[in-house]
Amino acid sequence: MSSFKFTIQSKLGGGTLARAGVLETAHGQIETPAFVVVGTKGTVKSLNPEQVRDAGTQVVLANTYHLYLQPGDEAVKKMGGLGKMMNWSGPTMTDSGGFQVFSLGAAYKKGISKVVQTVDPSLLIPERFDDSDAPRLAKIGQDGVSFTSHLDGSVHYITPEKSIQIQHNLGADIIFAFDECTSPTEDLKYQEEALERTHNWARRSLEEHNKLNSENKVALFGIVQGGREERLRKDSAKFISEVEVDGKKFDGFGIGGSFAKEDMSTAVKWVNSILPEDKPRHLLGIGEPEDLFMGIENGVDLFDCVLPTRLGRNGTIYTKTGKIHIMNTEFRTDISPIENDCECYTCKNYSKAYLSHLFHGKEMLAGTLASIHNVYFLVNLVKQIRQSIIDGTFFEFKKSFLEKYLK
RNA sequence: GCGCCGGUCGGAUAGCGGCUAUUCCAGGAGACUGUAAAUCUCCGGCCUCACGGCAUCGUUGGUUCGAGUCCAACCCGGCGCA
Repeated sequence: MSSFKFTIQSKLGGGTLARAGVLETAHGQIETPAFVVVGTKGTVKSLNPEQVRDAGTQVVLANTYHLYLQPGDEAVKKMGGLGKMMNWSGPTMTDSGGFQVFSLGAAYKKGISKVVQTVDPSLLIPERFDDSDAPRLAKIGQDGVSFTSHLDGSVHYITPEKSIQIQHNLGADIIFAFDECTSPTEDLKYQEEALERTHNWARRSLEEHNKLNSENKVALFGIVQGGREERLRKDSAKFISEVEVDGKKFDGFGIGGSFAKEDMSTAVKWVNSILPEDKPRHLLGIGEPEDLFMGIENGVDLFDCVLPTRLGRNGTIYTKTGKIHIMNTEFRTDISPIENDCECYTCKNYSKAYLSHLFHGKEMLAGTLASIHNVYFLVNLVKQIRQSIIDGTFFEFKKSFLEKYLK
């Protein structure tokens, strides 16, 4: 019997796709919608597991590519698997390495990221032309992707089968199919080719997963791609929903891709109106508070994002009235906490002036305290949104929050 | 008092007589969305600082087409000798 189960508790209705539910895994429940905290290399940067848990985190996502390179998936397995290794007793997920196809490939050293401001037409064509001399650490082949390790220059060929094998060794509760996250600067023809590849890889991922999942403890999510094109997104949602190997389908879904900000909500809407309602949907790599409201309203159950920890380490801190740069002059003498009514460890114990001092002094604790607050802020925001779905107050909450936050 | 060495941005530095005086740190601002990120980018003399223009290398002179760079005197600092 599978240890994975998704139950919808409450739907918002009113023309939205929003719902609140519970996801059961071998390592405990996740109340959804939920914000998944990213711990790429088997650690949430600058935080220990107690700090991660105390910030309200329910589930941690690590990365297949990084752990495969170092310390190696066999080593992780020997240490008892991802959760045991990092002393995190709750649910875990691993990303397939598909994002690194993008971040170390088409996006490498090009200033293109997960969410881009707009799709600049001048960027659209040349990208595919200078393929030969464009530096990239990931190159897409017929069967999979060859990666040049940023650590030692060694070359590794990752296929869908390999990604799934690695992920089974890592031992997370929820794993993802190997996909190609495309750049929004690619043209339609390329998006079509890439999507065909992603679908092919999805089927192979599912097939390999079935072989390795005899105990039925691990859930596999398929990933929908398709760029900004409605037809491709819908085709992808349909394919990933229906693809079946040996009578088995995906347990849930990821929605992937690098987005122009304005394209994100349409893509999510197209996809989630097609994906089966009774399985969880994960919007990969998102996001900012306004994106969380958007996603949840459009039927997303899970989000993961590096922002709370990356911004925290870099001195940017979330507040209900927008983000602040804690190193700015004005905070050097501000002895109030980041937020007076925040229940996080950082706000209950420290002032902005102290945080500012820690950052200026390059003290390690700076990134830790800022990350604690940022993680708490986003995890707690999603919890509040979840409650507002149950209470039927989603729109009031969204309006009051975003009015202050976006100013 | 004599001799030697040295004075370049807030600090530390680079700078064959020739182009926009270098780099690091500090300071200021910004960026970051399935993490090659405790990282990266930009700004830091003046003039309506965008364009363009004018300054500036302890001070004052000098040599030179041209001086941060060479010369002299002076001022300051360090070391040595009295």
